[in-house]
Amino acid sequence: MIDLKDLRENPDRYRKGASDKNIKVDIDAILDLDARHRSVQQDFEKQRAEQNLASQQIGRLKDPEEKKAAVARMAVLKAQVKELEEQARKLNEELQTLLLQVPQPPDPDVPVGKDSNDNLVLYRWGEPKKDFGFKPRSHIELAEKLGIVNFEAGVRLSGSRSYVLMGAGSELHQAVLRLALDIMVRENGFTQVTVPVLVREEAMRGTGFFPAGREQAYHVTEDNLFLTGTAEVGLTALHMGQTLEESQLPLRYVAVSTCFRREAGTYGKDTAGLYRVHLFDKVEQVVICKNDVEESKQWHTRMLGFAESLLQRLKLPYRVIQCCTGDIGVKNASMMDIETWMPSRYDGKDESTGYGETHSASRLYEFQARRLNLRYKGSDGKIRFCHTLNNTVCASPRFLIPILENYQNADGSVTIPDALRPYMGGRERIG
RNA sequence: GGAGAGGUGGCAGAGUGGUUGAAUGCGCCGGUUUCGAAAACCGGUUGUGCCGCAAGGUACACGGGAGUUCGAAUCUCCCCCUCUCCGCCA
Repeated sequence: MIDLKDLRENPDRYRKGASDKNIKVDIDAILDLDARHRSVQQDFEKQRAEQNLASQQIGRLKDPEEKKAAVARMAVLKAQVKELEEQARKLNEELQTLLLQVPQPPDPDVPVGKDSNDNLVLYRWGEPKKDFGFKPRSHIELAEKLGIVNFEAGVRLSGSRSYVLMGAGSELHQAVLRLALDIMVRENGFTQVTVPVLVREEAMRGTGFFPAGREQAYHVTEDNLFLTGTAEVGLTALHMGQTLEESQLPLRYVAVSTCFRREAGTYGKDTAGLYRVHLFDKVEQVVICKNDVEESKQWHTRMLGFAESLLQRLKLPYRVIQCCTGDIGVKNASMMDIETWMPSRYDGKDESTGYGETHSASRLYEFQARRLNLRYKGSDGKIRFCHTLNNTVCASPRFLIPILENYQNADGSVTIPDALRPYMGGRERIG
């Protein structure tokens, strides 16, 4: 949700923001609707004030006849008020619906571009492994050979894009999630939270996943609840409707949760393997901080760094991408992705084909907080909306792809990265 | 799943149709007093939208929504939530 007042004062900012994001929104229609709404609202309030005054006077009348007459005189006014109120309500409803669709303008430092092809590589870490000295296998081949993923059983149980992690596969999955959590909690002072993954519509709308992405969520119609595609929902909406104290901020939360995604409209994309699946586990970090652009930017960088530290500890090559305006979605002011080296995706010519997205760091400023009515009382006594940010720490089993593929050996076995061994009983290799 | 009770300001807790956005107490802020503090006393203490340069005005909000009424915290209906008892259950 954007600030209507700001939209009134700087409509061009929102026109440009939407067009840069490649999203169609009729700003003029909103301005027009807003003007009409305010005009009707003023009429309504004037009449209602009159009505309120008259009602009070009636309350003081003692004589029954006088009272009866006064009540009779109210009939016309009452009808007018009702009519105006109804008009105002309708206009406001329309306005809110449109307002919900206005994207947050991208930050000035976000490059303008149409889609992910226009994203900018900011920097890279590690040397992408291209020459293994043998013909490297894909994670699918490795997983099947090692018996650590059973895709067939997954499909039998749950349909397409499903899998079952077996033995060391499941252990590795848990190990990397544990490492990710420990980095956040033990080293970076985040509070570990266990959040609901089944939430009300409010939480989905408040965090900005609805209405635009409604078709991506599983809907439990029996209870009218939704399965979340990320713990971002539970963590960010944790304090919705509340007014926090500035001294409580910044809140730093991390959660591991199962994530549910319908992946509607992706038929044929990444159909094989562990890359795009309906259900996975993810360690997610969320920061709720003061309404301060500079502080938000700092957190954004730091949160990116936390994720990088996991990759570095696992010695996995990656690159950091500044997403362009066309690729950051409705809610973000800025977004940076981390793409990790996945040898099986490399086409042998263009290095960039070998990187697959594993992390996505979002900076939202007030956008979610407005929808969530998430505020704080500043040390100056003023109440403001919080800023929110989030970033992946580790999403698995997608994250098993770079681990399996980068750490594979000629015989099809996989060496377990040092950093994960403590979480796997000291084991050094699979297979 | 069955039966019942209830949701009022930061908290506790009055209020069952008429100047009630809301008594009272606690808390909090400011002041008086004091060498200072405590106590006591006095004053203040919800949010949001709209209009206004401002002072201020106005509307709305007593879980949420709809309704009855000249007028609703108070009456009616729907929804949400909390609690108690019974049943079932990881």
